[in-house]
Amino acid sequence: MTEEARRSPERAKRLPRAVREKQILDAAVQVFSRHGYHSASMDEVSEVAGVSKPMIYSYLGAKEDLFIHCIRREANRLLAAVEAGIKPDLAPDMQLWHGLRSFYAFVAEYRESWTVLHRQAMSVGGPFADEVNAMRERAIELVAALVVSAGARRGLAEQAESSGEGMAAALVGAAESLADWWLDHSDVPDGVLASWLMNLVWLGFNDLVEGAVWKPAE
Amino acid sequence: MTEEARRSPERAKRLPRAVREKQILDAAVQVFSRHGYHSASMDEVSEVAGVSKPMIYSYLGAKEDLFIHCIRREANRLLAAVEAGIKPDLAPDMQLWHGLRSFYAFVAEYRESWTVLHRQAMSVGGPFADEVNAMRERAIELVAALVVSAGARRGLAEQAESSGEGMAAALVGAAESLADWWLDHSDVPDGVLASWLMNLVWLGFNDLVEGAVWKPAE
DNA sequence: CCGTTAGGTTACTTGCGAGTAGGCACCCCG
DNA sequence: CGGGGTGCCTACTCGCAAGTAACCTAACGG
Repeated sequence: MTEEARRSPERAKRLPRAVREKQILDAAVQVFSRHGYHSASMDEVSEVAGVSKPMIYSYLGAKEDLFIHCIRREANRLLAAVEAGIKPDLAPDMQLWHGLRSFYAFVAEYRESWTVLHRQAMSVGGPFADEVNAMRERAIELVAALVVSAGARRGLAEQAESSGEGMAAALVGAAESLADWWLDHSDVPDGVLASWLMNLVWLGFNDLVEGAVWKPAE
Repeated sequence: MTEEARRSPERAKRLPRAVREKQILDAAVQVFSRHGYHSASMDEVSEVAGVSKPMIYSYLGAKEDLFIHCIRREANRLLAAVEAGIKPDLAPDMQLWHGLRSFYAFVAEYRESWTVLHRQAMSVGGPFADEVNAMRERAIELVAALVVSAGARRGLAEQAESSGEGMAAALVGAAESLADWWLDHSDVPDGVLASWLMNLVWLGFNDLVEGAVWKPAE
């Protein structure tokens, strides 16, 4: 009996397709992030989206398609956020610093996006993992380019290139895993994570135990 | 009609329970590592194990129990391997070095164990992730102790402790992710991975671009 | 004011896979 | 030579969730 909800119990209002698609994707990300691909049910997605199941099939296709859509959208968001944070004319360490800050800011704000990308998509083989790996490769390249250019600047191009990709992978992995660790230790503020990593990968333990500390240039 | 396989088409030979349990666990690790928890079917496990489904239920319980058994066995194997590689009376960097080598050696030899632990168990919430996290915590503590003790040795106990766990998490994460990356770039020999990481976390980019290189003492 | 289409739904079919009931066969021990 | 226990299997039940058929209705153009 309130004023609204007067016709049939609850039939969704008519909305343009683009809006519904967004709602559905949002719901899907949420559900997939909670249960993972296989345990997530289309029924739950439809419920959370506030829309009935056939709409999903009609707009975004089968479960697989839906999941791919999620991954792609979130991966692009994430990379866009990181790239937007980087100022290409700064010194290498400052670039890295800004990239990391953007990354953790993103994870903090879009926790579910991150969960879907990192925890869920990886565990389902096939096309999904490929999709995520493509994103990671882009991230690794970003970092590798940074390493190599920093090395080249001082005449170490060759050596930097040979191990550059591997190190970049390790660094990206460290960042990812720290983000993951963070999900279970949320009391640490997000700026701190980035500086831990900077201290770790820029200075290294050897310098750290000597009392050295990395800080962003003013 | 060869000599064997003479009675009914193919009925498994009678074997003691302990042996069958091992076979089943081996098969389960293999299947879970390929498909992940949810997609793996008990039928496939039973087929790979060369044993029929009810045996699994009777020996190792339901699917969940089976998976837990796998995780626990593999986690213990892994940690045992790493701990066995560490010589506690060496310098911190050498301890780390040996630990990393053991770790990558393990991953190389028991690829499927690693996949189950890292890629699969994490993505299924609840009791499984807890199990794996318990293992990771042990690993992190191992490393954190190393960091802290290295710091304490030079009077930096306080600072090392505050960030020690986070850094250890990052380092463990870097090692894990590099292992993961390795699964898709298997052409790199395993010793190299460990030295990349040593260079990264012990020296840091700042030293590396100056041309510094970390090498194991003699 | 009527047809057509795009937004939306209910209620079904279907297949797959977890888990089980009930029974056969081998071997040891008396 | 029996029993009985332990290893092992065939052949089912049954529930859940993916995907679909068939239908309803608001709105807009002519």
